[in-house]
Amino acid sequence: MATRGKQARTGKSVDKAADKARYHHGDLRQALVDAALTLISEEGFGALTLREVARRAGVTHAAPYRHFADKEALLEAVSQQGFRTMSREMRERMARVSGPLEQLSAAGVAYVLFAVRHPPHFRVMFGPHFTRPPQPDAAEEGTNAFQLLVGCIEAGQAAGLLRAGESRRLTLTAWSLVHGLASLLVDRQLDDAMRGAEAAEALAVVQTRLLLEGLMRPEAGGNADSR
Amino acid sequence: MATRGKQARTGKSVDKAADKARYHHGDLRQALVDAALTLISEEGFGALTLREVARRAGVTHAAPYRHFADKEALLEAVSQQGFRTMSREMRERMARVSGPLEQLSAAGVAYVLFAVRHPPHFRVMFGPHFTRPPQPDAAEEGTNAFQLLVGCIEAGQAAGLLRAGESRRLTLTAWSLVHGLASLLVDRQLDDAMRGAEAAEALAVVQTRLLLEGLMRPEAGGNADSR
DNA sequence: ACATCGATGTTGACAGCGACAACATGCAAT
DNA sequence: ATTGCATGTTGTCGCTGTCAACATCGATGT
Repeated sequence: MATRGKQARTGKSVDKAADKARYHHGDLRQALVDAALTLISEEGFGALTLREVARRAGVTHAAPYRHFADKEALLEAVSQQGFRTMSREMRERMARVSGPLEQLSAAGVAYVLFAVRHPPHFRVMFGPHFTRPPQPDAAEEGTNAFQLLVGCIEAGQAAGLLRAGESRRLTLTAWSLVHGLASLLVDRQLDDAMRGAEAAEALAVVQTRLLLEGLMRPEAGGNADSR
Repeated sequence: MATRGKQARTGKSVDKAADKARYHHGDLRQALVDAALTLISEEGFGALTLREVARRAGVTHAAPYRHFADKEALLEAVSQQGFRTMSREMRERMARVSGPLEQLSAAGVAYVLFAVRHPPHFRVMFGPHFTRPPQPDAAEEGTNAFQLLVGCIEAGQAAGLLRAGESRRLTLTAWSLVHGLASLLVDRQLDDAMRGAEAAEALAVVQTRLLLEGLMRPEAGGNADSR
């Protein structure tokens, strides 16, 4: 674990997010986030208890309140970290291809793969766990992945490869498809019923390809992927 | 089926769900389901408490245990009722049009509208609230709505109006789109960011139309809806 | 070097919850 | 009328979320 102490200097009120914690525990705030995620994946949402999270982090039951106002605040941190990870993985996968259509496909596949590979994160991010409205910075993280899709769509339209029209609607179509596929996979809604033994990645690729074929201009050629 | 197996009623007894209860309360089982739904919609999921549900139904805190084994069993009943309502609304809307494509569009719109009009139901049905595997009868209810989509797709393919190909994949595409759109709407993920003040029904119509245009055979003509 | 101060962690407490057991009530079949 | 059993109640237990009071430790200024 990250029981490391170094870091001599602190700007008075500059960046407090980085040096958030290294007093007694080391980095309890991140340890609590990690413990919450493993607890969810191991025991399910019903077992997500602030006291059990504290237990797994090796502190007493009230220590989390020095870092999070309440249980919901911990979940907000989990969600925010999830959005950051998701948009990072999307950018990484998009960077490996070129061309608007290939990047759109890569973004969608990465979206689905994130959900399949990090189900607890995905469920916290989009689940019914929050009663407070999202903080402005958290909302910015949330719209980040969405903006990636918008950019791809608009680039595809500008290049004449995608149908013209209000890019917002096309983006919503693409977002709905990948989000729905991800949700259905995560919620075990189509475990063995369909998905004829196809791996999640193969499903994501096939579905985004079907989507792109539908979104493309008919005269733009029939191959959305360069393989 | 309500009370935990005390006496095994052998054989496939005819459905007695109608005369479930009229002893002291009248129909406490259904009253508890209704109270749970209004409680979720008024106070959110965090306020869903078996004791508060009992309070709102006018009984004491242990009375629900005569009808549900535990809190999760109550949610299972809510989910099952939701699946029944959803497939009924889908069938009703499908019955008002004719032709495979029109019916597919109607089914998709009804799917989204159900989610928008009954958010608590939708969240219970697809949320991360269940730790036990679904009962076989509940699973049948769940696949009901899915089967409606499959039927539409296959009919459209048979009529030569939809692309040929594995109907399972096309169905998954359609299901993912409507499920994703419904989830995003319910989870307030695109409240004002996009959906340029479009009502949910208009969004559902536009999106299913875009989907159908993509799924149709190019030579099958460009109008998915007869209006 | 050292006293101080504030951030971090602990202890203890309280109300509310899920779940169970024992008890009470009243419809219905006998 | 008697009795059985489904239904509802009371009481209890351990656990949880949250707060207040207390303890500890490192950074900071002199």
